[in-house]
Amino acid sequence: MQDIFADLQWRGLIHQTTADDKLPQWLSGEARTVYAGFDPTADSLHVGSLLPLMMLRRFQKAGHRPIALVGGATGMIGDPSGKSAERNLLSEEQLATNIVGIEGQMRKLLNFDAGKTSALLVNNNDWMKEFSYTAFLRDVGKNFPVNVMLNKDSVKSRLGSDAGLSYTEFSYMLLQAYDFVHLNQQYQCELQIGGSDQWGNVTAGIDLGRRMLGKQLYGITCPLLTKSDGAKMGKTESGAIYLSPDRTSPYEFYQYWVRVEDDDVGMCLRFLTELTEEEIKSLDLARAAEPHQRASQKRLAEEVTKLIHGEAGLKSAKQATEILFGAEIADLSDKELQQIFADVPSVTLPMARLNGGVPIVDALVEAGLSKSKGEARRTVDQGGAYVNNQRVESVEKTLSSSDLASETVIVLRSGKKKYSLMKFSG
RNA sequence: GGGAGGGUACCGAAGCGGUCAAACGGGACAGACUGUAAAUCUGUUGGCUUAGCCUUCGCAGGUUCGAAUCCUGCUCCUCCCA
Repeated sequence: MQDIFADLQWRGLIHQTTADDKLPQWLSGEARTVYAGFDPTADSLHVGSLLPLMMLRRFQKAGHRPIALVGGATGMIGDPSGKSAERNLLSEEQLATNIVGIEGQMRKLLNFDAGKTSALLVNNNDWMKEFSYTAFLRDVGKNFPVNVMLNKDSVKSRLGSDAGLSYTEFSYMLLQAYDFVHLNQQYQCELQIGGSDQWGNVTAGIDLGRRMLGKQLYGITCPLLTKSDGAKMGKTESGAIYLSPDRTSPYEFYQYWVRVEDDDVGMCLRFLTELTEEEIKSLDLARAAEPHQRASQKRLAEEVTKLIHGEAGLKSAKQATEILFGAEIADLSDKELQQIFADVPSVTLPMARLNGGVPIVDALVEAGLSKSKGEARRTVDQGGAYVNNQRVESVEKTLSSSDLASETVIVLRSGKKKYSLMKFSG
């Protein structure tokens, strides 16, 4: 049994606990069962969910049993914590597909075949759907003093706002609290972990456990994954970074981590990787001494990509990175290019167009790199357009067969990081 | 129901008869510097067949040689009173 508490502590993963003095010993005594809840708002988890998921993984590796709870029931209601407005409700069908997608991702991080410490995946809708409303009010609702609920931050802030709070969202807390009780009865689960915004819900579950079962349950919250400027990690201008390769390709995923700011990368290494304290500290030193080497970012990207997309995903992401950020692209085969640029958007034009010569301005627009010809012209004028990683010098340039990087493909680029493939066929 | 103000480009916000494709700020894009970081600096930011042309200032009409600017109707929003 490893000392999970100390591990979490040096990583900075403990924000609050319900029993600071007891937990370290309690966790080192014997194998415990611990759970964390996940919201099935999309068919893929995003970077924000990575942190609690990694927490479960750490617990499992330390010899405890993790339960990942998918909120099929609570997802229908919507958690008011940290939300400024009432949420849109998800349909049952949507929830069902979302849960399937999320399950697959959890299997990559948690071991579901590890004997006593095998991970479990449960859906709270499985026990909530059989619960009658009156029975729920009698057995669970009875234990919730409304004056206590009104004192929760998540409720207070909403009551003060114009948006108000519906009875439905107000009841969210009861459902989540009951989850904990149910998991305790069913699986002897005694510890809930969650983000710091879940504190209110976690403690509600613990209170309910004491009232209904007379048992002592525990809770740990971890910090939220936010950047030094307060923004959430995992959000880009073009949307969230997802764990599903269909939504966010391994290359994009890898690139996101490579581009993490210096100020945030130390935290990411601690929160999201399983590197040891020594390794991380030496990376901290390296970063201070020779920041331009960006060893921390590279290591972070490698570790996290490997975890989510496996060795193969990491390999292709790194390969693409090497080529894309390297020198001129030439003398490659279609096959190689296809592989390297698997993630990059592409367009296909008839070969006849190429023989006639494609003006660079048109090419940029058709490849989706510029919104209009005017914008394309500007990009070229400003020196921001590249063909096969070689800067385009003039707006007059036309693409011809001599610009092909392989048999049928030309690699276009706008600015530093935006790529597109132009394929010619026929 | 009464009164007041307002809808301008991605967002905020000037302009109130011609010199308006429309100030300024933010954002975004590109460049320089760098380290695929941050900060900073520079340029660009309606479209096109680009010395020019076309379409834009809530919508529809009108006045005028000429309208984002004036008039009429409609519509939406904000505030104040009931």
